[in-house]
Amino acid sequence: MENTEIARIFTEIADLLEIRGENPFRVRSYRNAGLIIEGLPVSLESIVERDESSLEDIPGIGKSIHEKIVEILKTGKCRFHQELLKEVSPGLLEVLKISGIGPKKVKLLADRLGIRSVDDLEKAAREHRLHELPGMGERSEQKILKAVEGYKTLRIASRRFRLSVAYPYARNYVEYLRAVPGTIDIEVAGSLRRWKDTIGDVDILVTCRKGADVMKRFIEYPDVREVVARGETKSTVILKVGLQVDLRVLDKKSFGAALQYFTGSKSHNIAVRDRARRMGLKVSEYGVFDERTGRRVAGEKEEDVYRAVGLEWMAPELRENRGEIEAAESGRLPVLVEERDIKGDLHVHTTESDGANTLEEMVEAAIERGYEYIAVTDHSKAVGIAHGLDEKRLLKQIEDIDRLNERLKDSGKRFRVLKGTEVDIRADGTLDLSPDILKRLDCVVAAVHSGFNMTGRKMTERIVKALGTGLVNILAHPTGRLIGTREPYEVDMEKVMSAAKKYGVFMELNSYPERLDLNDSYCMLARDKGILVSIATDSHGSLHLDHVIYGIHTARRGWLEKKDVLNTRPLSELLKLLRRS
DNA sequence: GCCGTTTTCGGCCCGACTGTTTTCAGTCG
Repeated sequence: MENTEIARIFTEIADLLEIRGENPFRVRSYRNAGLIIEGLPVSLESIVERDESSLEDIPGIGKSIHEKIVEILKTGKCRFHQELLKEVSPGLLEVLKISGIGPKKVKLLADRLGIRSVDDLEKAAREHRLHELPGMGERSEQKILKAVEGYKTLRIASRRFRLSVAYPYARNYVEYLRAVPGTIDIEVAGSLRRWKDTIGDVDILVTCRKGADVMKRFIEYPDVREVVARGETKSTVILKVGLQVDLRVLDKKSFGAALQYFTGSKSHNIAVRDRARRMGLKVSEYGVFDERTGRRVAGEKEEDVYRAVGLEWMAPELRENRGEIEAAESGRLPVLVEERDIKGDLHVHTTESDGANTLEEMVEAAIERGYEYIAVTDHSKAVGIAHGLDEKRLLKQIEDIDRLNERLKDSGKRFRVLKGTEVDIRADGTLDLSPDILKRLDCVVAAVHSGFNMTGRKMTERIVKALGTGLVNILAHPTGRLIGTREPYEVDMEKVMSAAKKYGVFMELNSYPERLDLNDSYCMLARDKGILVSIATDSHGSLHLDHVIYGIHTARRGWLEKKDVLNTRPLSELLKLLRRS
């Protein structure tokens, strides 16, 4: 069973317990367990297989949750969860998702009005039966009705925005606010600053001589569809595209603390605050304070906040409570890969298959970026829709590239075009081009493009078989996910990576914004197994080369350093690494 | 339910905004 499925059960247990009015800390334990499991780089199944007792080495997983994990893996379900579901109607879990309704109101609605589902709730609101309840009035009723509508539309669309979608909206908003007279500091915080692959909302922080001015201008932004909340220090709007944006106005002396706090992640912050508490300090978005005297000890700079609690400053991408606090404490933080470390791109297309630019144009764009090399990896013939190349056309491209390299050399440019392909891995695990021609290439990228619905076991065998041919250099977009559109196919990534290690195959981190595949957790797994990662763009046009930043930041989220990344190597070293037996 | 630089018991992150309240509970991040 997949980790996400197990995580979902624990999150549901948390929700159900909360509706039942249980001890909030018990609730938090389950919720926390869900989050931790979600973020694990290895499957629980494989952990339990190897050494069951090591489960309790994972912080946040104790005896009780350990037992439940084992139970779920053995039986496919959890009795405790099932019993709760009998007691609390499952439809109430959906009611809980309506914005503005928390566990207390869910319980109230269920107990007093017999509400069991979102539809029940909508009906009750339309019949004006809600405002009789304690703590609810006319306005609550209207608000709930609106929230139900919002929920129903959101259920169709995806609830989170892809990083690459949210990013430009945030940037434009920031530029707009920067123009307000008196604005001193302005930063985007939140999951966007951590470069998470999907973004729930955008947090913008400002310091300004006159806070009211920037707040006013914030809600007047032309793209705003709705003002959800408006206060002196905090306001929330929803943009026309549905993206929520929060603005916080701060004092200069609290800016660093606020930046730290609103960058998150939530579990990182909880860990930082917990640590501070044990040191007799209190951390809030206004600063770090001595608990006894109330004296402020830090706040203006983010670095100072971390230093006050005995930690080195760490890159936002690391702040997921995945060991960064321990690393920062002992000065063992990774030196993360940076954009300037990247020497070339090992996955690009041209007009020969489904790219928008010619070979020459792609090369020119790569040279302009300051790269030393690119690998031209057009599709192979199985991918008919992309006009994939057969052996004959590929031979012709090989000759073209040889000639182009000659010309580059003659003109004194230190740049090499690598001959490559993105060869399709067929359903039976064979490759879509003959071994003879694959051996003539510098860089063979292999990928799955069809038959996504096979079982995990078959998919794993399929990919392992392809890697075992000894003809492949890089496994491209290893899980096949399209964020918000297509789930990753079922595959045992541990086994795939073990095979990759055995056969000398590298893993790709596809930087295409819809993919970001490998994701951050799998980057960690690759690093742990000692497999170099190729941060490649899969460019289908010269402008796509810029997508590399999304890949780099995802790699940073996976703790990758320059040495963990294949295409930080200079050409000569790269060629050695790509040599196949 | 988890956890341990004060602890195997007794804590557990912290503050803003909203709506309904005359001092606060619920929700959210």
